Amino acid sequence: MNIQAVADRARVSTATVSRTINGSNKVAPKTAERVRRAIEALGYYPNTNARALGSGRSRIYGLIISDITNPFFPELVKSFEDMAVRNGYEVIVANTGYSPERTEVCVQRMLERKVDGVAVMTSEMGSHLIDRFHRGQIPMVFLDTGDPANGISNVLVDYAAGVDDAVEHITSLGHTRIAFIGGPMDLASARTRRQALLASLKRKGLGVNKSLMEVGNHRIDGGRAAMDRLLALEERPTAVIASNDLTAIGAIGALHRRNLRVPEDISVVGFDDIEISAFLHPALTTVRLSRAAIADRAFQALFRAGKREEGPIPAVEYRIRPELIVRNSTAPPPAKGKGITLLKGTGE
Amino acid sequence: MNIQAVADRARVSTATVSRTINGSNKVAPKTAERVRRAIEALGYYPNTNARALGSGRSRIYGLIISDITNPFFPELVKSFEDMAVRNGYEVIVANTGYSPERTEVCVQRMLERKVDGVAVMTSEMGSHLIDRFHRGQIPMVFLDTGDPANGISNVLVDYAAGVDDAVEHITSLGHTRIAFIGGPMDLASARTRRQALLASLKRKGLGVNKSLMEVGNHRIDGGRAAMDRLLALEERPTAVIASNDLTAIGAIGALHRRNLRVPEDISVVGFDDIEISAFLHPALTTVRLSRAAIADRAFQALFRAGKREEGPIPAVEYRIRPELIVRNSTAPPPAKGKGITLLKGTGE
DNA sequence: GGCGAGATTGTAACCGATTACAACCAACTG
DNA sequence: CAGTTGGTTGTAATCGGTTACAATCTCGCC
Repeated sequence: MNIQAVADRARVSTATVSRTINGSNKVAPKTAERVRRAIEALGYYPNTNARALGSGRSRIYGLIISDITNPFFPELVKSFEDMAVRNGYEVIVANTGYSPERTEVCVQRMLERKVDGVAVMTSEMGSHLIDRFHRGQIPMVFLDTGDPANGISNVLVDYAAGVDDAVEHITSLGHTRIAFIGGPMDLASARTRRQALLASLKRKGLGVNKSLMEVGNHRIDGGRAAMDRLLALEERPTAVIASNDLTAIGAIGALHRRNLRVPEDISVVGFDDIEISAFLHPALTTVRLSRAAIADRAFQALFRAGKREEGPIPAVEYRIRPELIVRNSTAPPPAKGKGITLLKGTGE
Repeated sequence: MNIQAVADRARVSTATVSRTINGSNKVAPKTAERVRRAIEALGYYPNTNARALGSGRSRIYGLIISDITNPFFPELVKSFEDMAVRNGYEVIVANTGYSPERTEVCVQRMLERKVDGVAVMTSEMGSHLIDRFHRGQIPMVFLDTGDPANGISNVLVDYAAGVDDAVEHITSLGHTRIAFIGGPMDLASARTRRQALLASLKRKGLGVNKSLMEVGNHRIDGGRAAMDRLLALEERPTAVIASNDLTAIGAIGALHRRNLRVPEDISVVGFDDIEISAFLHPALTTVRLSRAAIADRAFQALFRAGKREEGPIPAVEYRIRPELIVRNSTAPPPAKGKGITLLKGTGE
């Protein structure tokens, strides 16, 4: 079952069948109709390998993420794939596992499969790897680290605005001793979130207490350990802002383990709004970063780049505004002198 | 940069280059070495589209799942992809979204991309769709619903054994009023788990109380709602076994909301052991179903089928034994007449 | 009726590999 | 030394499309 069979049945050449399939306008409506009927009757569908070879376009996009088991990514992958399929594209997902060697493998996979574009939703991409895509004239879109001036589209998250919302929410509840549990410092997005928080605190006129600025690893255990360290301080914070939801979940776990209540004793704010956050006890107040929006912009960037006829790849920049979702993990701080200290030791 | 360039540089024909790349034994070691040096020097890598077209093998496997945002799947996808890449294969992941129409699209995508095999890790696959793979001589492996006699490999989960372990654990703690929150009844694996539980209870000589057999939806909210219904009963259960971890998490949420303690007042057991379960408060006692093991067997089934020279596709069956992981969500039931009833009404 | 423009269709080269088959070569045999 | 054999290499067809270019057809118009 190939294009020749269709051509024979429709009494046309393979060229006409090809043109019909690809929506070329150079086919007379009557002929096109005949071809379509032949396709229908034979149940024909084109061999994508042959198409890719002949046309030089694979209709495959690469999607590079760090780790699909990180709950930030599944929804992103799903949205991206959904858009791709609706537009006749396939997606190859590759996990870097946060490792440069694996990242290199990911890039190689993309090149071998001749992807028509690649969305890099992680920050492990070294410039020598970027060059390899550049050399292949492959459109790229990055998350936060793109550079339209260099031909790389960018989906820019306005962390500052999101963090500001969180700080505003917390301070308006009356908190002043605000701790932060950041992500691993070798992660670009973690550094950005941290910077945004420091800036926001300063803008609010709140001094930055270094001992309240903890470092986690963007996983539950890191949040838990960091919270433990914060609880060991002389003067504990009354509110904690975490760099992502998993960290916040870990922090809440540490608090529960010591029989501290959230939000009565300590308020906790997350970042990302992963699915489970809405269903925790207490439901997590967090800054939602819409993965669907990110996926949508990333896809659009690649899709548009692919439509150009000639010339350099058009690079665009999109900006995503996170959104504070207030749930039940935040409340005013406990009254001075009571609260935490009082409850200490009353546990089981 | 194509195979001809390599051939020229190594002073051989393209056929010899191809043979060298594909590890044919018909190449003299000295020649092969020369070819390899040429490949190295030019930084050549083959065009997979051309390879697929010429050889009829795409080196792509299809992986059909129901929904990547269901926390059961990411680890499975990751493990499968990892094995595939290590063996020179690429993976196309497709989500059915539990919908027959979308499933049809998934199948079509697989056929168009000429996958060398397809792992179907969901149960929405109708027999007319299976036939399409059969017609294309495409090896298949299913999760639980395969049929080696029909040429479809199967990864069979021994739910009965896993459920038995859970029931044994709970009864040995002294529980007799045991509730079950199952999955949606239109889901094959949910029905299987339910059947296994009923059988296990009977084997233990415990009567099956229909009002304790609840139905959830394998998501958090379903578990929560089902638990609410169980708590409204005259005689509440002292232990709950859930059909998956999300359901268990929902159940625990419902309990916490009423100020019931887990495990002091009610014990909860999950199923699957998704990553987050170990980090909850309390950490969830659950039956681990290793996604890595499932992915491994599924890959092996396809990989072996692909190695056959001639003849029918060899179908195999693998059996996976789940494993009880005891954490902190289970304990002996509260003393009779006290416990739950005592605590009722003391909430906030 | 003849001519040119524009629309439609066909011919065939091409994409970059794989692989059946033929050709060649060296070593071994009788 | 001719004939065989087995190992190595090359030639060229093939996979199934796409697409540049050529060919043809259809009108409108003078």
